[in-house]
Amino acid sequence: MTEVRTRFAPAPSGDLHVGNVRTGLFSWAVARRSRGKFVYRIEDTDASRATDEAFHAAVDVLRWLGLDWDEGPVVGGPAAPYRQSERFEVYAGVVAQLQEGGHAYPCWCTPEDVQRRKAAKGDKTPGYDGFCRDRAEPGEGPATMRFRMPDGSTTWDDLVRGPITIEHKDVPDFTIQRSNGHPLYMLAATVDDVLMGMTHIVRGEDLIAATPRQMAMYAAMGVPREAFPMFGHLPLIVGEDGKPLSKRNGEVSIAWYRRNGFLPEAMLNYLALLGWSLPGTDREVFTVAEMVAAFDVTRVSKNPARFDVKKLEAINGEHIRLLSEGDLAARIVPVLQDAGVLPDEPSEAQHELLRSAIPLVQTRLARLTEAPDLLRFLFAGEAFEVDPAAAAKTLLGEVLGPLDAARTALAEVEPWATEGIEAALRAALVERLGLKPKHAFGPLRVAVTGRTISPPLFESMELLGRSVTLARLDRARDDIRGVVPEE
RNA sequence: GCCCCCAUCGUCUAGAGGCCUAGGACACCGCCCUUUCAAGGCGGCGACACGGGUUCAAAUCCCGUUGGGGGUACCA
Repeated sequence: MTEVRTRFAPAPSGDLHVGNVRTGLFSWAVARRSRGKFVYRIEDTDASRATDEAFHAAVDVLRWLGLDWDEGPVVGGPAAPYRQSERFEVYAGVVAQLQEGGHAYPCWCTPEDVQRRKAAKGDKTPGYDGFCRDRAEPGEGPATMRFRMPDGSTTWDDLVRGPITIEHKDVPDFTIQRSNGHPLYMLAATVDDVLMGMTHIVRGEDLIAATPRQMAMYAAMGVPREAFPMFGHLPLIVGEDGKPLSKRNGEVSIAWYRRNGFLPEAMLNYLALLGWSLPGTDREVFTVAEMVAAFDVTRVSKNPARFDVKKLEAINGEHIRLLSEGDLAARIVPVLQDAGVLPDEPSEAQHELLRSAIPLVQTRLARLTEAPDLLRFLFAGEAFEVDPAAAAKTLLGEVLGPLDAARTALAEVEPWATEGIEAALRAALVERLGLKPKHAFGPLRVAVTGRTISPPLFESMELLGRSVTLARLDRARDDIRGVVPEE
């Protein structure tokens, strides 16, 4: 049994998007499942679209996700280089061989020439008309190179779709090299898949039509049929409106999800769910290791999958709850720093405080970026401010009494801990003043945390400490007096 | 136009001829828990696109229709 080798070969233009990465994940899982090799290749033959920033951003995103490659940029490998822009001589060599073997021919037609000829004949079919196919005299100027598509048909057993047959009469001769000598996708990808020993090609269904061309090229390059790679064409990912996912109908950039509080394990989990599910169970939340252990590309759904951010958020929340407290704290630190809640170098006390607060927020987060609003009050210190809207709603004259009662009760609590705080406040406000818990604690929550929505009140007070808690109650009282003149 | 692919709740899916009165999850709606918000628990709503076959039996197999999608570049 030969070693399984798969690849991920995106074009480095713009951010890596959801569709790319789902394809990469499935391809990676095929390799990892069978302890094979995963190759990362950069398809940057179109210099006008490839950028260096995009390349580095893609490397960064793949690392964040943990989709590691055995061969490719940065790590190198036996088939290096792995950037197609650095392999142009290789492709040129293959083109020369192809031409020598009669599988490719120079073509001087421009797309406009072809169109004009076809229009003149009333031919509405697309594609090349074969004008230069058997041309004896060379034309003027630089020529492109075209692949001579043989007669017949191509059939393959697609890993996800089963048998597919395409008649070659529907596949016109296609360009493999530009007139400036640069290779085109069809050539570069095919040559590299051969040279890099790919055994399984997992890609989007938009490439189904490319398969007969690539297989014809394999044959022309002398690869025996039994050595052709297996092909698996994944369904597309579509947006809210059922149209192909793009910036218009959803957020497509993986980097965006990273910046907006999504966990890499949740991204991978959700992306896996788009067309695949753990066999033999209803469980939808799983680790990437579990996915790899069970992954079988032939079980992938054939239907296009709609990208649903709501579901992604739900999965993200599940993974946040699965994290250890220490792990969650570590991941929240940079988010709090970005939000200005924590300084660049938090003190030991701040780290300690954050760790203690984790249990209070772990079930309340769907995205890490929700943490700052929930935790700001703990780290605000002198800069603490009450949300004006919350104050206007709850900190009214009628709560002056309860605020004072709470202050008096809290001053006596010993030790300063959740249970004692709760008991004292219930006794003072609910029992003695007859307030409903909701009305008793609402104003305290706003006074102490600054918001109407917060982590549990008594625990929050404990973390804040007695003096800060009392100071905030005093401050709320003063603020109310400021706007409610005394009689 | 031509070629190819696809078709189960609003969405993602389970389903490999009888286990299906079609299961789960997200979303939505109730109720419970409850100091807010979550989390959690319980319940509800909700689908085999349509028409023909094949078979004792079809969501599952075949054909057609309809509806989606993809391809048809000197992009990838």
